[in-house]
Amino acid sequence: MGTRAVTIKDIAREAGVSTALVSFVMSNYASGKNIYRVGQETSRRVLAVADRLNYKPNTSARALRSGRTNTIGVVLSDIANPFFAEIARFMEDQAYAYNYNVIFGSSDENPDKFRRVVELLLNKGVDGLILVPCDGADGIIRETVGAGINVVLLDRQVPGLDVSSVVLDNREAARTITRMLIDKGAKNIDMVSYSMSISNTRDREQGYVDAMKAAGLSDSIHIERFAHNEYGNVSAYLSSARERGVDAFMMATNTLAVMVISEIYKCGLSIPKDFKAACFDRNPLFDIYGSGIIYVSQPVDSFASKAMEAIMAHINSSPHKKPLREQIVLSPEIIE
Amino acid sequence: MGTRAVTIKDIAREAGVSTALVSFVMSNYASGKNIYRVGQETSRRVLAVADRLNYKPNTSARALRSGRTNTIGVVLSDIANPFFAEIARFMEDQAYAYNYNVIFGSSDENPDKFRRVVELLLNKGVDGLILVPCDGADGIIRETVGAGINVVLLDRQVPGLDVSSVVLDNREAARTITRMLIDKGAKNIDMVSYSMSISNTRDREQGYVDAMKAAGLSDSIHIERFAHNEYGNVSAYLSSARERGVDAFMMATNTLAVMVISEIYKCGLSIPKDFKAACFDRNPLFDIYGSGIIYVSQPVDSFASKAMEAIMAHINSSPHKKPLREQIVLSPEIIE
DNA sequence: ATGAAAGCGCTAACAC
DNA sequence: GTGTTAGCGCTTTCAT
Repeated sequence: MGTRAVTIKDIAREAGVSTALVSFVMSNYASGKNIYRVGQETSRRVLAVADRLNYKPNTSARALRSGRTNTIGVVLSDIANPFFAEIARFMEDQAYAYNYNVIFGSSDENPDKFRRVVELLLNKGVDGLILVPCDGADGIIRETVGAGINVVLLDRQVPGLDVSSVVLDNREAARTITRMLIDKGAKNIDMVSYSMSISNTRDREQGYVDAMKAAGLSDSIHIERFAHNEYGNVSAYLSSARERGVDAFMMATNTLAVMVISEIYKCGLSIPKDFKAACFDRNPLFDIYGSGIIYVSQPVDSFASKAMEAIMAHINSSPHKKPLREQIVLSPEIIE
Repeated sequence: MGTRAVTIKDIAREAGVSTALVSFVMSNYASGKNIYRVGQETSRRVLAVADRLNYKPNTSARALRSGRTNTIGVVLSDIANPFFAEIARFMEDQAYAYNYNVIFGSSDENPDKFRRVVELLLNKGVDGLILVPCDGADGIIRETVGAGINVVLLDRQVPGLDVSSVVLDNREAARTITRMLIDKGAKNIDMVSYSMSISNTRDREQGYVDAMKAAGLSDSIHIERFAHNEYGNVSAYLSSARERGVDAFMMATNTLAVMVISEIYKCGLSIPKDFKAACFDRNPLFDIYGSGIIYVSQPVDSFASKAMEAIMAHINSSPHKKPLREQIVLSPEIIE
């Protein structure tokens, strides 16, 4: 808009060289490697002119010609969810450091929307995809990987699918915090989880079961599963839990934790007086009760940087070599 | 990647027409208006072939040629902030409805970063920008608007700059909740705010002052201002407030509210027993105290849809006409 | 060390 | 109603 943008043609004319030369100088300059054709003197001159004219390369033209957009697409569950919002934030900066950009999309845990978003991003010509798989997204992910697209899975895995991924050691984390509840004297611990089938919640449930079994509490294992975004019957659930003599809750996600804890306080009960509690992810809410809630602090920054690193490795690996696959498992930090 | 993508050339060959024809059919089809050249029969045939070949238009080529990217850039304060994350989420969907995409960037309330992000988005060739101005961003915004870029301001305004904007009636909202605190018997209300100079916090402070003056409480007006992301001395502040006999807090943002409330509870005090409180934006935390906190619920969805609507109006307005300017002021909803 | 030239896939004048 | 054509700005092969 406004006045016509400056192109390499303008620079070429102004500097008395060919457009090809300018192009070379620019890309070498960007990639930091000065090794390549072009004499010192000319290079300097071109750069000076570009700077003076305030040259900004045209992304579309570059993308069209080179087939690369320097953009990676990220499909999250829901960018309004604090956990993912934070990841998004770190990714933004990470990408910038690689001279890349990120475009986000939310699947809303809906496989149809997931597919739509992936296709949208692919149309945009992203160089790679970082995906948080939702329940039912196996098909589209498989297709995408099959089509040779660079894919890195985040936060969750797809069983039976050989793709790079960055996940937390969810089972271990869940086992640890459940164990801690037990050590604090809890005997009748309920786990609150989701009914959807995604690897991380499944692993967390498994960890809970591990810990309960190991402590000889197999009989009081109880996993209550809620549908995503449908927490209508929490109060009914809490009543039933009280009847069953539950003395602690282990919640698979922060959202679930907030939901259950709210309900507990609504009933005039409190933590840790009436119930012990453990969950995943920090919440500002926990500051207020100086005590009682054990939580798993996920290394959000590592999630972002490792995923970014992985997708970059994919993009820069020779397309002839067997595509690389790496499983990165991050360690949780437990906060009491 | 993978196999070569299908182009309009392929379709043209297959359907026995020219590439131009295909291009027309595609764009008309996309824009919904069938009025334009092209016969029914041919159109149908082309569409059929495109569908069979699973044609996906190349965004870069289209953008390069047409100069439009069907992408709008959004610069938020911080996408990890729940208020903005939610707006981002709504915008995503809104944009999709217009057949547009959004790319986000966070300024982190830093004018240098703001400028960098704006330039990045402009380089990407966005058709318009929705901006949440941060303190010190006036210059770059002025330049951008001056360059003829479509800009809509969100959540905050830039004094003296004639640009379209979508904001809340912050002053009125602040006045109302302050008044409510007074009605509940508070006499010594502190306002907790930010030291940075952005229109919405300034307006909220003004509303607080309005209400205090109107109630004859001018003498106890006290605005405590924190630097963004520097809440080190909250506990010192709380002590001083107690010494001054403060009986209620009015907080300019949710972040500030969480911070102050946490501190209150850490001191063994509580709301509404020891202090009354009011703030902006909802927080899951408030569910837990069934009472006491008055807050302004901002219509996040309207923010998103109105801003989107406005930027679309800009984009689609003839470039010859005087650029349109509209100030949209949304009404708050007060929740007790 | 440098330049010429051929497009990438698409759109929009301009013919017919 | 349909086709021809000339690029958009850039990268990259091939000459020189």
